[in-house]
Amino acid sequence: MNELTKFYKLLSDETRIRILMLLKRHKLCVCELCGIMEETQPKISKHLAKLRDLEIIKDERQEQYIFYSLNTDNPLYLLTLNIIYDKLDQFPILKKDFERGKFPEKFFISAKS
Amino acid sequence: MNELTKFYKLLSDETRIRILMLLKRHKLCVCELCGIMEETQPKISKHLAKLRDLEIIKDERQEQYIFYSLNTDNPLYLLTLNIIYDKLDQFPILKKDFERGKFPEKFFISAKS
DNA sequence: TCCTTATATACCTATATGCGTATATAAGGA
DNA sequence: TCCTTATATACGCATATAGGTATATAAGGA
Repeated sequence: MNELTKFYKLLSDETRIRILMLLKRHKLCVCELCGIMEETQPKISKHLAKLRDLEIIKDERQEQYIFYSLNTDNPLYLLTLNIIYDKLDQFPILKKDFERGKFPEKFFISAKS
Repeated sequence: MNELTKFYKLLSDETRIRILMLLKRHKLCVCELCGIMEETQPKISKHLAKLRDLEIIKDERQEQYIFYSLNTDNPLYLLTLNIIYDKLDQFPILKKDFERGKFPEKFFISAKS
């Protein structure tokens, strides 16, 4: 399977779309994503790994936290994500994600301690 | 699953990409596609069904033949297929498909009888 | 009507994929 | 060093998916 079909395969899952759309607005760490999306940590981690492996996103460790952001090096990926962003009405749950993601630091665990 | 993720799911298979790219150039019937692609009839039929069900392609019966063509009503589908068309180097097998598809009627069974 | 041809689809199998539970790994701090 | 925390990953399971063989269905013709 080549890169393009792999890319579309990754886009065929709603959870990953949600992740990508949230990362399009903010760089976020795993715990923030889990909090915003109300999903389990292993689930989010596994999806992030797939996205990172194809270099759609990139990671950056800061202490014990790993922040993820969109990789802006691939024009095709960016274009396609923009296309999806224009079709957000197809993902009602993303409305809630964005609301909860307005202040992502609320879900930043260390911020609570 | 919504339409967009369904669409990407369909694009994550090489056989279906090949079909779509061939249909981008010519309206073709099943036997022509099978001949051009050197694939089995049930395989091609099943892929065509999936594409038709999501209205990415449309069918048109002419006697005992069913011709398939791209559905041009959805701008997003068209745009995406154009994007793929610009990345054909990722699908070496398509080079052969296009060669064999230059004269699709060669694989039109009735033309041989 | 029956036979032939084009195509769709049923049925089955092997493989892929999403997700949960549990645990391993990496980093920080006492 | 040991404990805690953040995150990755192993393992297992249920479901989805691609593709092959066989057959059903639709259309044409004698």
